[in-house]
Amino acid sequence: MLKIYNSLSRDKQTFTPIEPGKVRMYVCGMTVYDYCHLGHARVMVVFDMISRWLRASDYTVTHVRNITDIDDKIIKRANENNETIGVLTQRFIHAMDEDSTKLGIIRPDIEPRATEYIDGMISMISNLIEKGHAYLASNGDVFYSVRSFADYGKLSGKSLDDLRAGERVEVDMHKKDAMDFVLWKSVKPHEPSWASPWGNGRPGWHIECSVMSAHHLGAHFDIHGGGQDLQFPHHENEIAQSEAAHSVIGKPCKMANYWMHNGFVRVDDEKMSKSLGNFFTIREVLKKYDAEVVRFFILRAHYRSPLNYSDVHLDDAKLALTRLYTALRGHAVTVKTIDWHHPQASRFKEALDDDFNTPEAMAVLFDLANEVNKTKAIEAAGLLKNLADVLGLLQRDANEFLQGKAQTLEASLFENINEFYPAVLTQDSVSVDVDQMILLRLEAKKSKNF
RNA sequence: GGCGCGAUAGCAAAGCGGUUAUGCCGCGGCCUGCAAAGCCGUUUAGGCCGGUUCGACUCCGGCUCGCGCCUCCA
Repeated sequence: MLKIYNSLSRDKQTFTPIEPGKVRMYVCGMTVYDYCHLGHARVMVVFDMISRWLRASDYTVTHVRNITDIDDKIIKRANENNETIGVLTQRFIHAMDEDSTKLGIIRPDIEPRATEYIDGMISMISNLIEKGHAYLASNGDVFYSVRSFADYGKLSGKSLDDLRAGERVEVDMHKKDAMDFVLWKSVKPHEPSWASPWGNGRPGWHIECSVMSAHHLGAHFDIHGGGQDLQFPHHENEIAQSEAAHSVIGKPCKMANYWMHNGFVRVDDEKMSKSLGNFFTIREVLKKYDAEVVRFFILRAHYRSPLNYSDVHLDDAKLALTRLYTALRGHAVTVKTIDWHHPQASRFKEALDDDFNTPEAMAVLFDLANEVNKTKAIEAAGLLKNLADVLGLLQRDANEFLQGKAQTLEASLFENINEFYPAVLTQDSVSVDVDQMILLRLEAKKSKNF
């Protein structure tokens, strides 16, 4: 029985889908004005793992991950680069797809782009105004009135009276309440805009997700996910918008039953972020580390825990993954079915059913690797590979993965040989296999001794 | 100031009221015509102070330290 930690209630709850056998999941994706960093990699990998496990548990999953392709930062960057926002966003969407594929992410079923849902946003905003949850300010912006929504703060556990609006950022004088947030921004020079009942303008950030999730999953769906930093205000605002828009008197409409948030990636115990400037892009890291090592590194920690990034940790992950691939070497596994009654399989299942405890599931993988090494049992190897598949790991040919390591080994062998037998260096290192090198090294040693 | 999270061995990271977590590193063996891989064994734990208990890393209370959110952010 699957249990999920729900941010809404702050405890683990037994997962019950709205419709039996089906899971509808919406995950907040990226704002595409730059390359994705490791923090983005974590969201993608974590929710990919979650949808894989749901599917392995026989649910039909509809996984939606949105793309924010209109926003202040995008406009700013496009103006800086002297290009259109369409060209800019298309470039970074393409880059994101590349990164995502390398990390072994199964593409979400639907990837809606904000700019394709402007009509829906306009009608939801109209709806909110009609119901008295939003108002048109004198400057042409439309704001959401947080005081009109009694449950405001239920997700983040914040109380409107305790929030310190304006302490760090100047409060817009057109707002009725300092915490009100913008639904529609009136047009400004050199900015793209769309026609609306309130004049030309563009949507605020939060309304996008309310509209796109309802469009694809309905007003009430199962899981809503994203990074921890989105919990407030983004997700809180989504709830305020969606629930206010879709509820009618006497018939409240809950937006999502389960809210899931993954922990941050950190650098030196500080959150990795654009504003702190301490981020590493995915492609930067992939120049140095195999993508599967990065995926393994992410899944080795629980999704809610903070994850510290450093070369030492990636090196460690690489060695650990090497151990698994080494165990698999020479075992041709073709059967794809998993016998969930097998003790290790059942332990694996229990781990993932317990709020997606991937570290515990990994421990099972290592225990199986040990069994394979000890007994050479093909069954254990098969189980290892098939369970790892659920996590999106170990699906490559073992030798292919180990190649990188073997090449490193060759290089070191060459170094040693050089001391004994420099003539060997005339050979092409790439074409010489490890066993052959060992023989050569042995010969070299002998010739030195005799 | 408000709200929340965390503190486990050299590093990383889980479960669990009493039984080997797991991976990397270290040490000692075994195996191998050397090496790698592997196998066996082994050293390092549970921030601090109290309490509950026959027994606590695990439950409760306090303290200290760290982190996050309260602005855009995955």
